[in-house]
Amino acid sequence: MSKRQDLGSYGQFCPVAMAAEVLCSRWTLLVLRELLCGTTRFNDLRRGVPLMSPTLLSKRLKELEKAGVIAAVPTAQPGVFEYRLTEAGEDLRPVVMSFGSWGQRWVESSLSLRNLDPSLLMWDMRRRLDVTPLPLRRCVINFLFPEVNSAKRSWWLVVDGGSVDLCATNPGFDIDLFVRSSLRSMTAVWMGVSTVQKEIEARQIELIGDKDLAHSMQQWLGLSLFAKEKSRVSP
Amino acid sequence: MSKRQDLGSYGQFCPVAMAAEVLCSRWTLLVLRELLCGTTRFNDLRRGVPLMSPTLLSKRLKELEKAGVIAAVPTAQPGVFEYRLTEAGEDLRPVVMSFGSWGQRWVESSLSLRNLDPSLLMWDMRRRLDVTPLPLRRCVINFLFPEVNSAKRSWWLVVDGGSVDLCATNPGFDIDLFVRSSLRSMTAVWMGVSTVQKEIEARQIELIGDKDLAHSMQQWLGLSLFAKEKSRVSP
DNA sequence: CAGTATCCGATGCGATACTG
DNA sequence: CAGTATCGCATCGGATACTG
Repeated sequence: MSKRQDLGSYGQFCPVAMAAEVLCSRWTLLVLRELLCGTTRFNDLRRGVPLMSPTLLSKRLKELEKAGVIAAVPTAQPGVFEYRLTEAGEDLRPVVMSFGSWGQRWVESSLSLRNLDPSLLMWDMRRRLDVTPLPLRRCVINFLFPEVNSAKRSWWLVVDGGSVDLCATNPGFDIDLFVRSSLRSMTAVWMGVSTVQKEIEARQIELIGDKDLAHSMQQWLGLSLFAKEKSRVSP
Repeated sequence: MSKRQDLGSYGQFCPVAMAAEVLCSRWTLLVLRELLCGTTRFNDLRRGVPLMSPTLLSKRLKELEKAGVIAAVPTAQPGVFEYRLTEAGEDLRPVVMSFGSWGQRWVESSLSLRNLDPSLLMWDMRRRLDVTPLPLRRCVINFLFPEVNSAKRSWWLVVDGGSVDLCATNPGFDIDLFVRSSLRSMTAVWMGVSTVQKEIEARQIELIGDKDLAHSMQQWLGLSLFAKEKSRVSP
């Protein structure tokens, strides 16, 4: 009805309805999650929502811009933008967090763990990795998921001077720590439904290399934002 | 992919994604808003989402049941149910509240006020009316929206012994207070973006009848759950 | 009243290819 | 790399009618 993306198809003045018009379309909340994590570039956003088509992402970004949630700021290259949250967008953090907290509390982890994806996991881990327990020198950690097909089987996290890089091809540095794990176990640890220790004991994770790095893994592995939220699903 | 309503179409283990699968379909959040306000019966739910088809409401209720958010408990009449939130459903309150709070803060009220609906407004007012400032005897308040077509122009709130009834046809009681208002002004007051006093001064609301009732209107009118949230939209 | 069945149309969205 | 253009299906959801 209204010009701005039909901000009235529910026909209700209730602010819940108005917010739902903006936020409750497919993929939108996940794009916002990525933006709230600090991602600003189109193809970086895509890494966070790999199953979303670029066409649809482009469309959603325009919608969010129209809704006043993000601003597309031009870069040096013409036609290329950085997508930044406006104040209204930044204020969506509690909304997205409430979704995640609820999901962590009430969706069975066995269901979540059906959606394994090494790229997503590594991309998340890169973002949340905590460098404080790590030595100041460059550290290279290699993750190997034996059951995954070759292209996504092996990953390298290169931590250097506080910055973290993720590589899907061998960067050639010496490896400080080898992590060999089932994808499911590593994801479970990341989500906070298991721990490094437990998975090592269950022989699902194997660490080879620097002892200190190995012992502090539960620390430097930052874990998901929602890892501390306890499941409330009755078993 | 999974049997339970394809709880994996985003292909992500992230709890935000899992929650979005359950919650981010059309009308779902508004149905939940109604349930959280205490509504349990099919046709009462419909009053809260009048533009939603009964077929779709039925479908959504089944989905929510499958997701473990509500339970359909049989009533005395066979085939008739009460829809009650489970613990997981009750725990969605912060999610819905965060939507409403954000909407109230960031959606221009001029946009919300394009979606005027006297039935929705009165249905909401009935629910939130605060009986404590009212006398113990029966009180009948008549609302008149002159510009609205006849069927939805006149409404009666009958407050008696702590219970509030809403009638769209004259119940026949003596009227204690007549409220004559533009629908827009009454809605604006309800939403907290104006006040009874202001609208009276602007000659948009006119009160005739019991002086005490008239003076305490801003009190007994409960206002929307989000009325206290201040708009942050730059003017 | 409390829903269900059926139909059908719009459009949301996915797939693919293409451009600067 | 950073998106846009086009196509076409599938499904979502709206309208209407119907049942116990």
